[in-house]
Amino acid sequence: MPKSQDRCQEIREETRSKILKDSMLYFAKNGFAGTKISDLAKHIGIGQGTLYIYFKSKEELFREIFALTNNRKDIEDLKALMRLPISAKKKIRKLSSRIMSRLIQDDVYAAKVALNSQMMFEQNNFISAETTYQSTLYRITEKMIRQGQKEGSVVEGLPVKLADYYWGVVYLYALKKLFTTEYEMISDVDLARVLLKDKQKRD
Amino acid sequence: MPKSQDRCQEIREETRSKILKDSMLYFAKNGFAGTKISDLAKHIGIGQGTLYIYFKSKEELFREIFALTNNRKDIEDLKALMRLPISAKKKIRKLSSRIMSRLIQDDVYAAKVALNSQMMFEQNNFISAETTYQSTLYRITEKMIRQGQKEGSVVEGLPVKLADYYWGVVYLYALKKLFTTEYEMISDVDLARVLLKDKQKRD
Amino acid sequence: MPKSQDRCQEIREETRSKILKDSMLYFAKNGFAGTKISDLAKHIGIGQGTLYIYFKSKEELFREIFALTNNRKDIEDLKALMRLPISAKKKIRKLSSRIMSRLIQDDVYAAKVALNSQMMFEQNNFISAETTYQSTLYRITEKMIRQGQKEGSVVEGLPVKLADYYWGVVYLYALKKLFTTEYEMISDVDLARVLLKDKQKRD
Amino acid sequence: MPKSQDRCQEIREETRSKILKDSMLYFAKNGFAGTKISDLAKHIGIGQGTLYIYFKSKEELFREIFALTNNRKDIEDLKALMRLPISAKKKIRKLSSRIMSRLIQDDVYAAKVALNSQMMFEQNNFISAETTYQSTLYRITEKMIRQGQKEGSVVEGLPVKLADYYWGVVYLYALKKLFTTEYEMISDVDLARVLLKDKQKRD
DNA sequence: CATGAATGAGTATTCATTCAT
DNA sequence: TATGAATGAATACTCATTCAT
Repeated sequence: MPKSQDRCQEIREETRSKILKDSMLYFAKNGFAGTKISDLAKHIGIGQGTLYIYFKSKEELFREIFALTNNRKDIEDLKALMRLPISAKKKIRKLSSRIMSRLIQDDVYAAKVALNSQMMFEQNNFISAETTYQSTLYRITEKMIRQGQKEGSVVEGLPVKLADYYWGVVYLYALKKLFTTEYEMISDVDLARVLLKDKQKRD
Repeated sequence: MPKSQDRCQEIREETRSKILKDSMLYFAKNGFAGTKISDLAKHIGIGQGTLYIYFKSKEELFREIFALTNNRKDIEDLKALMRLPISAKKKIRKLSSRIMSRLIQDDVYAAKVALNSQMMFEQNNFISAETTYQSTLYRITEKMIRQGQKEGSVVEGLPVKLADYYWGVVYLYALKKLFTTEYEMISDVDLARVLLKDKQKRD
Repeated sequence: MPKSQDRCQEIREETRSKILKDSMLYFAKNGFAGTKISDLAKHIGIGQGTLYIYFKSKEELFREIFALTNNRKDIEDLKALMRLPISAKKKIRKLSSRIMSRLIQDDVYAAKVALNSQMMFEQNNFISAETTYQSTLYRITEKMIRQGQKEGSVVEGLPVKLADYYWGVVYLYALKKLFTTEYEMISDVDLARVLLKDKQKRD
Repeated sequence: MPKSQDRCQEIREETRSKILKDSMLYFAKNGFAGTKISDLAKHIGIGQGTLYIYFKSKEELFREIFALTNNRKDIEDLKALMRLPISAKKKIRKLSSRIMSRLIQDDVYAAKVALNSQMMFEQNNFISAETTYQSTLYRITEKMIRQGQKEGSVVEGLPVKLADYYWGVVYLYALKKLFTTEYEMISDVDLARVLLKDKQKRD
């Protein structure tokens, strides 16, 4: 019966998604080495063996999760933002606003950011360190920064340093969101200020 | 004839220190779960058994290392700085300058900062989460921020949020120093700007 | 589909029992320090890891085995025997006969006796030395001895000394059964003679 | 200087003896596997390294200790006793008396007996199980028993079984002496009774 | 000679992975 | 397909032995 076939496929897809989503948060919180399959399975609410039906190994599961963090859509969005015929200041404000609201509302987004950044800080032999995702993100951000510096709205400094700093702060608050129960989240204005000069009194 | 009592004590002290120092960097880089005793011992350049002469377990070693990151001296220095009869702006500049130069020169300092901050981000059952070190540091920093806000040199915002943000950035660059080979370190001026308003054109 | 809950429980119970039974003999023969988990697991015919699913540590396994040696049933049987309206001589003969036939037929009984007695001879910090089992057994035996002495069938001497001696001989032959391949087992009459006077020629 | 040479030799001999004596008790109490060199050295009151000046290994130390338990003199004494032109009953009484008084007074004797008997109960690959000492002792004892049976003073039964039983009881009380603080030692008459018939009322 | 710090082979314990049900 | 009991390779920890002082 084709319908049963489809239904089966559907269930599989659901389970797989659930595993990926729940594991992402778990890995983000505990790290690769700090995550035990037995604990992870319990946390997801499935048997240990079930994990191995969907993923060949702990490593492969982690790799797939990591691949998810490299969100093509994020890059497209950023590229689209860049192409808008508006000032860099506005772009930075828009970007910062988007980032902060997702960070606040969406645990999975925070986990993505955290995992992705942690890769740079990791002695992992099984994930190619320099991800094109990061570097693409950085490159576009640098471009935006250069535009802003020309327009006089962005602070002085090497664009690469500033881009690195900007995303570093985003990472920082992704961590805070994931790990600490009580903390003061910065506002989107605070984030934008990493790049934007303070308003001048008289101009 | 027995080895001289003093000499023995001396040797023990030296070995113990060496283990603590080298382990701190290793743990900071690899995390607790990510650190294998066999690798750690090799890294330090001692036998595995030697570790267990000085520390009862991997966990105890980690605990002792962590205790070292709570540097009384750092707090004293910050307190002394606070007491100086100078503007908050100058204090923040001095503090930022000190931090950045230590961060750049001293791997062990970077490791201390990183380990200490990581504790806030950790599901550790064996280290009492809320360390007084952090909170003391934060409290003094908040005081400095309030002074600066009164004097008009520090940006608006909840002092606790700003203190948290400031030390977050320090943590961020401790990580970068420890983990990434190529990166653009921010300057002490950049760090100070987390708190300080940009200079106004006309005033 | 999950394995049936009941079947799982059943399997666990079986494995657990098998481990306990086989370990008892092994520990009795080799002692605690002389038993390697790797050898023990091989002897039982399971993987090393399996042991740790059922018991937290080698020490806990040993503790549980030891608990098994304190057989409530043995004490009940002895108490019932005591209550019978027969002479002490008959009681002693019956008891000795029971003990010797179990000792000869049942390895596990020999192991129980050996382990239990060994505890008195052990510098164990993890098993509470003075077991009530021993003392209860002794107390009842002493009572039987006193009865026999009144009746004139039991040899002179402190009942506590005689009880200790009697069970000591049982221990001795439990050891012989467990360890030596060639030895001359004493008979139940020999055992009874520890307490009973030889038949008098004329009476 | 020859004198210094001698003195040196003397000191060596003393230390060696001390190690042997103290180790014998320690091994008797804890068994081979249960004895740690570090603990043993502390118990003797010397450095760990010192042990290895006098003995090549833990195993060799144990072997030497065990060799000491095979006391040629004991056998000579027993042989001499056998040759005396007295009844078996008297021989058995004399022997039992000697054994019990040594057992009570001399820890080292108790340790010797215990270690020697334990060898029969041990899965040791490094000490030749069937010691000629034991078997010589047994053979002479059997002869004595046969004499006694002829004379009518010794109980019925296989001489080998009775000899085994007799020395088993000696072993039992060596253990009690070594391990238990509170116990009722049997008397030499009790020990002799293992072999000797009770006095007949009328004869 | 005597010592005890250092070592690494040996032993206990954990955990990713497999597999019978 | 889903499960969790079983496994053994990997990892933590111990202890007999060595060696510089």
